Amino acid sequence: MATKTTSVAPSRTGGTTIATSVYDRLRRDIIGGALAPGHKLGSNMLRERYKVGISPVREALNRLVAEKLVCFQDQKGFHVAGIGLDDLEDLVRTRCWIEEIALRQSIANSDDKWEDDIVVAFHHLSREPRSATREGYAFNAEWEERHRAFHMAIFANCGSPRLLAYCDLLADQASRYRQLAAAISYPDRHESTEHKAIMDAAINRDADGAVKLHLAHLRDTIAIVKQSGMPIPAHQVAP
Amino acid sequence: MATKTTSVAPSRTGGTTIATSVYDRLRRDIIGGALAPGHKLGSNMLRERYKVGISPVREALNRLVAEKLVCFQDQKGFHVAGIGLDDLEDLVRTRCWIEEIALRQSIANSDDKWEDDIVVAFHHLSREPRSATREGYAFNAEWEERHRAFHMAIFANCGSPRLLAYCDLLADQASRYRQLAAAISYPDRHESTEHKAIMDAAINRDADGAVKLHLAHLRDTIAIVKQSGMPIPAHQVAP
DNA sequence: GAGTCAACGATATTCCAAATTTTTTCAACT
DNA sequence: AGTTGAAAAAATTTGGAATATCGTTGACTC
Repeated sequence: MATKTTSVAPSRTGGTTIATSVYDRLRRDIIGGALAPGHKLGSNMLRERYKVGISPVREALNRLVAEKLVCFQDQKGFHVAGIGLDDLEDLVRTRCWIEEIALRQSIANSDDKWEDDIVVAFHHLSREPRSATREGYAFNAEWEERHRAFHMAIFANCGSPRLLAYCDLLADQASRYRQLAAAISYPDRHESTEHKAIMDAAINRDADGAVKLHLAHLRDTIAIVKQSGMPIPAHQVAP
Repeated sequence: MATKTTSVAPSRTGGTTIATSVYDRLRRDIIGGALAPGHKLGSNMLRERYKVGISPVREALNRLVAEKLVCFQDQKGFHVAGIGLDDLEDLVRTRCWIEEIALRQSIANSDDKWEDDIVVAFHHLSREPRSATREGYAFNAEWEERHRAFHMAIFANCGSPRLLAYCDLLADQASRYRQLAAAISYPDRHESTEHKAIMDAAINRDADGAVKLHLAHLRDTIAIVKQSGMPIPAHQVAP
């Protein structure tokens, strides 16, 4: 089982707790879309759904609040974080700012190991199908993981643990929107081509070129969602 | 009572829960230094300290993990996040990157209300003493709050809720180090002069000047700590 | 004497039920 | 008909007891 082992998720050094298990499942259900944006996350409902007590459920929910996948209000409980066009725009805008820095720093600090890691990550990604099913698009957790790993490999040499962790956090938030975009554009968008171009530019130490390609890559998601007739509301936070 | 009402802290629309109250007190104790970096945060110890049950304590701890003020490991429990020179350097470096963007964007979007808010925030800050006591330096929570509010007022017009929230988060993390620096440099450092210069540059739409002054302001903390003979370890994460 | 393993103590985790708060229902009233 | 208010219902929050896990100590074996 390929558990998440990035800086954002808690480390799994030793034994697994129920809270961590619930956290993983809940996280996948939210990102995969099984639990819709804005959906109420009542204690009893989750206790029933995952067959556990209230304590680990709250524990998991609190961790997800940190990742902005769940929102919380005192005495009102938890909801799946809403999505909205304005939020997507803010997310992409922020990613453009942050990831340009990470990318330029990483290229500036480039070395052989970094280069090798990128190539390996790209290879891993290219071996995994975009969709979990043959026909139409279906969420593929493994592809998502490898996709994130690929982009993170490029940023890995930026030299700042904090900046890297923030890139990771933003990528997590983006994954829900990427779901929507994938469902719309599948199988017309050839992401592998885009990834290869970004990789090549980075490896050639062409910072300006890599940044240009990467930002275009980020902005594509928003363009796809916008052109598709907008299946998401303009604004939604707490229903 | 001046509770925190920024985007990072949970909103207090209605009633206050014990968990929120513990969160506030624990937070203050960590930032103020009453609970030292690396200190173990055992359930029983906290239950006794704040005279509450285990549930709200865990709730509060989980929220603080999100702010990186507390660290957690499965089956190992919670600790106050460690501090270290390398972490401080990463923090300042990241703040320089992020806050330069926020500052430039905010100036680019400047309007009259923004300008007014900055002037008011500066005035509020200048009316609060740096130290809680007459003699020597002592943590003054109210000054910390107004100081943060002042800098945030400058960033407020950056147009990105996410970027703003991240600035806030980084400022929180920095407050512990600022404690150390203040204890060392008090009363020789005249922060009010630095703040006024930043404010004036921002209000005059002098982006380059404001950035230069602001980054110098950020880097001063690290310089003070470094020159002082380093009362903090080079590296510390999980004791 | 060094290493292994079992029992023990301490701590973290989990469940559950009581207490508190919010939301809903519904009837009386303007 | 719409509004107000109280009572009922549902949900969240909390405390404490039960359970599981980790680290340590000390005896035992090689």
